[in-house]
Amino acid sequence: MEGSFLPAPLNESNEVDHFLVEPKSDHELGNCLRVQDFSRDFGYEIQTNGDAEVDENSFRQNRGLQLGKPSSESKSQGSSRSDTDAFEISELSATMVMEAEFNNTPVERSLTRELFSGLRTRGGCATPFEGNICDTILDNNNIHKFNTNENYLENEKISDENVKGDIVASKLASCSRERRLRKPTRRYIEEFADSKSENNKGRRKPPTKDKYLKVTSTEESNHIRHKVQMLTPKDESHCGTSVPVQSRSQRRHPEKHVPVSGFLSEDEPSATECKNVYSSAKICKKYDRRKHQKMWTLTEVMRLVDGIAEYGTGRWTRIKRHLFASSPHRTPIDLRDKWRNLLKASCVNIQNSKGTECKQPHASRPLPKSLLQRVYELANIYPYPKERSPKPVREATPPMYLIESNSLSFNWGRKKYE
DNA sequence: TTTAGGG
DNA sequence: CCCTAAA
Repeated sequence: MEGSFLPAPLNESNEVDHFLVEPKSDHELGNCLRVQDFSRDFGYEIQTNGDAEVDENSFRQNRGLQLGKPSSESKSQGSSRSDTDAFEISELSATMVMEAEFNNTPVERSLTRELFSGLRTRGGCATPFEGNICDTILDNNNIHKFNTNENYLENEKISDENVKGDIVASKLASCSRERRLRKPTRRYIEEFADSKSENNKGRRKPPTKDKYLKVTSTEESNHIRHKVQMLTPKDESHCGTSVPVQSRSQRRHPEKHVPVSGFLSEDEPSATECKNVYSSAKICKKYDRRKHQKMWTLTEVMRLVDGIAEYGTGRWTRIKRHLFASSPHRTPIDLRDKWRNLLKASCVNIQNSKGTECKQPHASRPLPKSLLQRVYELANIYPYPKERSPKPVREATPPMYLIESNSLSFNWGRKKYE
């Protein structure tokens, strides 16, 4: 049988042929051949060793003796099988059997070569497309022919013309329309979804929540805002295939790297740095802000406080436009959240300064007292949540550092924060 | 579209 | 930082 092989037209054919001619190791056999695939689905009897992998010697014998000669006896001797198992055959074993079958005649050999070259040109060895092709070929009115009886050879010759056309045509055309017999792998699903979402990205309206990360440049009061567009789980859910959307609980708690000490030393990332970060973030579409959280620098906090002092609370977009135009990673919601945290921190400090022991809740990131004082004053001026009372009521007694630091005047100079 | 509020 | 409802 080995003598009937035609020399491979291409060097790369050896990759496939070596499986067919000389199995080199048990490992390869174990990877590409399962006994069940053979004996169940094609009626070939292949002896097995204990762990149900193909014994090499017996495989050689059986291949020489019995391949291409399916018999009902051997089938009956085979292990118990169910018909549904026929669709779980692995790609390589399927193609291997097919090549063994089709190598009976020169026409079939060339046909098989063609089929294999077609498969190879699709790239990777184990892509789902190959699986579809093999399944399709086997699933069409061809599979019965491998599986039956003495009429095998006659049927083979009779239907040879049709089969030849069917295989060549169906191997390329029908992989998309045939019913999917094997459950696609998770990775395939994700990659497919990614590519598809990439195709749809230009057509779909980006979600509003990430608009400040979009990379389009819009002019606005002489500022250029750099935005990065990201895909969201919502986007992926529209992709047609059943893409497993990462649940919120999974995204909820990414491992965040807690800074060891204080605010970041470098206050503002340069504009180019931001651009690089977020253009790369655009490239990798699953950019998760939670995994790349940006610590608030002291200057950012000061700027936020300045903005609130100027525009008041609840004008987050305005503050963002005017004071955070150069930091695209801060959305108005971020500003608001930060302000909420600042309020909390100032309240905590107030409570602590009332008590005997003044222990810093966030010792790693101590806020300057002057800053907390300003937050406190702003909280009184612009109570949050909104409801801007015309006359701020001061119900809480100011903490000690507020009392001794006298002036509640509004001319907070930046030098106060040093 | 922006903000508030809760998680 | 995210999500959602409401303005």
